[in-house]
Amino acid sequence: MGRKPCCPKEGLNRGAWTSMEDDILVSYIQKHGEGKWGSLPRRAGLKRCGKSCRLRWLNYLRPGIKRGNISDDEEELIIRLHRLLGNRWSLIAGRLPGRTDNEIKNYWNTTLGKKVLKNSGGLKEDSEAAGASSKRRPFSEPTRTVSDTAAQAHARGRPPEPPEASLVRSKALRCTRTAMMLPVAQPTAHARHGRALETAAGDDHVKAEQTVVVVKAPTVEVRQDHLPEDDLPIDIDLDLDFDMGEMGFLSPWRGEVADGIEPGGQFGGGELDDLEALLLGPGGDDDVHEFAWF
DNA sequence: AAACCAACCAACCGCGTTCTC
DNA sequence: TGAGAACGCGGTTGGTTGGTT
Repeated sequence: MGRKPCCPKEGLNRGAWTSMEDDILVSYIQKHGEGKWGSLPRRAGLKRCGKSCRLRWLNYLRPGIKRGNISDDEEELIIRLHRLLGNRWSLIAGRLPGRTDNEIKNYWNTTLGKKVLKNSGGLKEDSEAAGASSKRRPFSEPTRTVSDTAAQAHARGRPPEPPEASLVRSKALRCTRTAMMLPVAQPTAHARHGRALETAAGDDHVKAEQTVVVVKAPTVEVRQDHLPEDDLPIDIDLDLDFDMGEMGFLSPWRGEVADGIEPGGQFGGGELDDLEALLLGPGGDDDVHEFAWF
């Protein structure tokens, strides 16, 4: 028993879209709006799968789409966001107006991924990196959860090591707590909360006491006990995304990390145990699905 | 000029999540 | 509350293009 196809394949056009099909789709959506993709092809008179219509609209026909010519600034932003978010192409695309997840994914897999690997010394030779069996290996890396890391470490009988990348996350089922280590010497200012946080966290509160930011939906605590009292409130430029029950941090301190602090390098030994205890709480880790590391 | 190869990218596919009844 | 439909996402495929031999 295989999965039921989203629509019957017989009698449907496949492959590249013709300009006539594009015209039909655009004029239909302009008249009736987006949505109801399943029945759209029939209603619009297109011999296409609904999914295909949606993809075509979102990636190419939608107004405001930018194509090609990815600027240096955009490139840098993609790299930074990818470091933070991993292969979360739609989230990354959400921070690049006019760019689509598909374009960014393709750009990463064909261009940026190599560039990043090369710069980090991970790419010795192109041919070597490409591998003998796979001509075109995407540069997307599988994501790991901290739970995975912790579980492996637990099995080894020692605390998990800091992740290699600055962020380890999975496709979250539900995120109730997220932690990040604050560089000790943070400048002063304010905490900014995105719309989604307000939605999810309603009457959240922010206070400063120590160097760990712990987010427990629906509350937010910012602790910073290494700063003198008059340096508060601390400056955290956070975008908090609650998307389908998950949460992520974007652009902390505009991507800057204090001197001497390596991303992901703050955790280790007892410090990590403390953090785990802080995160997991007395209730254990049943409801913890992802952490963000910086 | 032809054959080959690598890169690019549009489109497809399957899965997980959310919505609706 | 459960089932099925709809939607959205990320991974993969395959056609096209441009460069090299």
